[in-house]
Amino acid sequence: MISSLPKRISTIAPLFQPLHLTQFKYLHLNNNLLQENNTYNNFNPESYYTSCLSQITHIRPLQQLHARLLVSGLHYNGFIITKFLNVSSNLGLVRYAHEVFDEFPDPYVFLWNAIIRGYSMQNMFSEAITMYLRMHECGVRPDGYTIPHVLKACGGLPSVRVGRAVHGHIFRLGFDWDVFVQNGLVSLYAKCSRIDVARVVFDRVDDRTVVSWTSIISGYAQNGQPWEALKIYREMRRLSEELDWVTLVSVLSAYTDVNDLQQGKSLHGCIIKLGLEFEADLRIALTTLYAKCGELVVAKSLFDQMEVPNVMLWNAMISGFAKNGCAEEAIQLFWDMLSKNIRSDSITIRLVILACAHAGSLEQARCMDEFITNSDYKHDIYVNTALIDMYAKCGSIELARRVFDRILNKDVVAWSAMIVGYGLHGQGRESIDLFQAMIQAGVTPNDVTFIGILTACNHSGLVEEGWYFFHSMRQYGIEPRHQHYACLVDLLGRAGFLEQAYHIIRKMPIEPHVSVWGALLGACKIYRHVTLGEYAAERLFSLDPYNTGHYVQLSNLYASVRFWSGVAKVRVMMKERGLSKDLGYSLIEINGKLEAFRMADKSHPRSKEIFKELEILERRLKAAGYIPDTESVLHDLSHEDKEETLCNHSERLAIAYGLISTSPGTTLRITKNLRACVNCHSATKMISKLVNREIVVRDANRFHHFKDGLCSCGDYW
DNA sequence: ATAGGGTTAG
Repeated sequence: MISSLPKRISTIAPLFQPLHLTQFKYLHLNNNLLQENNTYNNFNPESYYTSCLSQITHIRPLQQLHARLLVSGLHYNGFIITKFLNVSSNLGLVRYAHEVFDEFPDPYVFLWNAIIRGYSMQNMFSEAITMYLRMHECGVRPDGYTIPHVLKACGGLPSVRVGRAVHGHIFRLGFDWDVFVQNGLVSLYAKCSRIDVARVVFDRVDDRTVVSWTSIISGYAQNGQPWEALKIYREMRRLSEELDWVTLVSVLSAYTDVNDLQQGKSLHGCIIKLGLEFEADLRIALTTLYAKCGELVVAKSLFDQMEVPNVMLWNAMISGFAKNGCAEEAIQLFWDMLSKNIRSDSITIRLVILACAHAGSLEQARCMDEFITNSDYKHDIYVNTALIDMYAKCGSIELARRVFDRILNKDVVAWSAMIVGYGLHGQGRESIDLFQAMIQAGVTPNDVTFIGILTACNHSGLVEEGWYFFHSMRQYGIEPRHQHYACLVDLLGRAGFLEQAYHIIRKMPIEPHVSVWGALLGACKIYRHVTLGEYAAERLFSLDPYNTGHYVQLSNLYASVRFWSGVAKVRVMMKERGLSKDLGYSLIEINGKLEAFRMADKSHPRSKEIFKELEILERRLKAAGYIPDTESVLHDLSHEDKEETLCNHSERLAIAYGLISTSPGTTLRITKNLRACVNCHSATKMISKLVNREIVVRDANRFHHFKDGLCSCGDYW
């Protein structure tokens, strides 16, 4: 019917602009729609137009129909216009809907509901609230249908304030018994991080529906309490409550958060049995679960089975690759997306930047930066902040700074990213200066800023400064968390104040976590403090029994005081628990390509040349007076396996390869999966001077810039 | 005669 309209109507209607009454005459003179309508017997315009409207999927027919309403005078028909507003909002044309709404004289509650719903659905929350307030001003009383939309809009606002006010209206209007309103309140408080209040509301709901249950489950899942979410889910099952696929999405997300692949898999089975496996959103949740738990092959097969392109699914897959050591795959997936013309969003972009940060290739990082500079995300603060982190992690603090400087309205996250970046590169002073500049700029630091500044002090050995910053946290209303304590313990411990560090741990108002004891153990290793180290290790083994790193640290501590039976004891413990130490490797980027080396690796096509270069280096090092510390290293499990010589650690192979494949003076950029070993560190310092090269090494923890025989870490890492 | 609530990627 719509398509049989005379062409000229559609040429009158400008795209995205509603027709106005001023155009009415012109339309009237130029069409014969009324005649067309009159051919129906007992023509009922309301059912006719609602039926037309429900079939509309594009703006053009919507405008045509609008024109017909204007000509026929039906734009004063509240019933039809309500339907019209709903359909245009569903198509994302809520501004158009608003203009049509404004043309309607004295709108009554149905029309108000439609426009508020439109804004709320399109996530235009403040507009929705504005309309709600205007509705009050116009003296129109909201009904039970108004409130849920308003509550949804309140949940999207940064503060719970408006939501509370609406909660007040609810009582006054007497809608507090309405289960739709109650459900809306549960998700409102959950979204505003007031899960405790959400729970109180939920507990008072008499006739809970599946939506009530889903709201509270997802509320706990969103508020970092997946265990509680799962507890309620079990309760729901116990009561044989009905559940649907939306509930399962939240439950899967809770399993993902607690890394429970077992339960997740079993739920996957249920989903198949229920015939819900083709539900797109469930597929996204399942892909996320498998990807997060490292089952990338399963995740990829779920991903591949979906034919309809879906940004969220792509993001879930890219995220899975990026965070599970498959950065290259993540980046590749993004290029696939571009070549297939699949719409990406700012989350995709941020994930790909994250992947670049993990990959560590400066060339790739530059490429991504260029892509963004030529895209709509050029001024996106989140994207630019991710770029700062990326450049810092890819070894170029200068390029990170350049991105930082081009951000106009820097928020606390952008400042923090740069502060963390300086810390990563051991530039503690720059980090502190930037922190002060941030305060000057009137930006309030948050807990992450302090982690950054404390890490920076740590990496630069700025004990007093770190101590000062730690104690200034409360001044900004920030309660120190585990990581802050871990930084402080690390800071004191590395500087040799072991007893003080231990004292801090004992006085902590929160239960010390793995990171805190880990910091203490690390310090004990440096200062060969066996008893305290053993104590810290004990705590660590009970808190985190399958982390290889702790065993290695303890073994190193024993080795450093030549307590060989202790070393053997740790080895037995590891064997009993089925643990083996991580193999070391180094990556070097040559001509934009990353190449990997393992210890004593002879698999490289240019292996012969590499080992020849290594020999030359070794001779030059000896001539320059370099004496490796053999004994401790031979038993040092944290680094790479012992060999008869020390010069074939993966890091050295990478350096040798770098030297023979780049022109003199080129900076070498190396990424290691473990921390720098003492011997390689001092050797690399000398090499940088001997061959007159800058060598940038990213270890598991931080960056080392070797230049002229010195390292930016000041031998403090 | 019209219409309402919950979810996933970060």
